[in-house]
Amino acid sequence: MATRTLDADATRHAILTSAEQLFVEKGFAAVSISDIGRAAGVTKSLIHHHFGSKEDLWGAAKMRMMDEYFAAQHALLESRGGDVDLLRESIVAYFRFLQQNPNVVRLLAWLDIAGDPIMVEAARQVTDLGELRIQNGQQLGLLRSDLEPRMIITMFLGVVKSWFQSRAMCQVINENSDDLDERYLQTVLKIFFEGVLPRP
Amino acid sequence: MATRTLDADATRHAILTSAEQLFVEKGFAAVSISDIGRAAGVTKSLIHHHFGSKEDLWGAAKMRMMDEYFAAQHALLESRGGDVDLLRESIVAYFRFLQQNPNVVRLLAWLDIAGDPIMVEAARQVTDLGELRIQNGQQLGLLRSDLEPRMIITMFLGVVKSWFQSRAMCQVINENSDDLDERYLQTVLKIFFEGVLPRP
DNA sequence: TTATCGATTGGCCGATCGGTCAATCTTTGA
DNA sequence: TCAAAGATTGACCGATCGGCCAATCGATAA
Repeated sequence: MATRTLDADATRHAILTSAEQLFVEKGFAAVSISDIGRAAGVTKSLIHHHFGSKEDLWGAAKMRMMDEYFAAQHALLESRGGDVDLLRESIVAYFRFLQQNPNVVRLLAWLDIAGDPIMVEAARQVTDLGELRIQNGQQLGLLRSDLEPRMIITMFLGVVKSWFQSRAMCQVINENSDDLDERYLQTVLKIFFEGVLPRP
Repeated sequence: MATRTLDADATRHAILTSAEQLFVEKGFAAVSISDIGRAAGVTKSLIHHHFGSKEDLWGAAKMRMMDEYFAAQHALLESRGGDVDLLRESIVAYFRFLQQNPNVVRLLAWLDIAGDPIMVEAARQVTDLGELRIQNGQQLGLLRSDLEPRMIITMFLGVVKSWFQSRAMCQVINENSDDLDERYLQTVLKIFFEGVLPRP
């Protein structure tokens, strides 16, 4: 029988959700346990009871967001093949994922700025797999062979991530058009695959 | 005659320098006035005396770093011409500037994450000027005409900025080679100008 | 029914926060 | 020479921080 007034799992879930939102919005140092308790509707003592210290709570919140992130990325790279279309689809899929998960975008920004190595291991797996795919495409003559696969991946990840991390500012500069995301994505795809120079 | 034991300008300079370093390193919320005072060798009362509130000090520190940033960027774009070489040289120059000014890299990250519009006006000037240059190159047939100049600039800025903001993590993944900067820059230049596809 | 265990609360702790204020010290101009 | 102005200090303020603890509350098994 489900408990009515006391539900530890629901409480933990509420705390984690509020912690996630506040941490990615304002950063670890700018959020207090009281803030999170107020947002979740619980006492700060209860937060310590369920999650321990503030750092532990931040770690738990990061874990939950990263699980979501890597589940999406793993499903993305599970599609087989190593041709050009896969590379293009990977970029688009990564773009869509960050577009629909602004909290992930901000989490990545906080991890970068803090030098947090929490997702290095998992990122290495993705990088290694992508490297194999690109090498395959290079051997088939579908991709230039004078480019380092890891650098291609780094550039493609950075070009997508940086867009969403500074999009708010770009929107101001570009007078707040509503289709900036699509125009940026199309520009990136064109440049990434064909360059800015006219084809001879 | 120069003052010996009391030098307000030198004190302000020392406070600003310590504030800059700590703020870009740990972020505004994670640094206290006492921390800055300890690093600068002064009392926190003296900091309030010279700079007012903590937000005022952060604003002054941002201003001093941004002046440096825009002086460099202005000098960069002052070189005349609108051809392909200028675009390439602009990318390299921006890359070198961020490479030699890690504090600026971190400042840009904090501004992005806080949505701080402090440099929007100045950034717009740079963007507008670059847009004219690229349009010129397009009319001369030196650059593809089916790309939006502003989006080209945004992508080029993001691809450089994101590298230095996540370079520490990339170094771990790539086993800490010492020439990663150069290898990334060369990859970016190749891809940016010629794309990842083999030229027909 | 009752004993037990986890969930939850409010109160409390020492430390530190940003900020203020009066007093002291140093420099400088009349 | 001396008073005014500015630089600098240490003490102090209320608020809030992360964290701890005893007591209460609710659900459940014996």
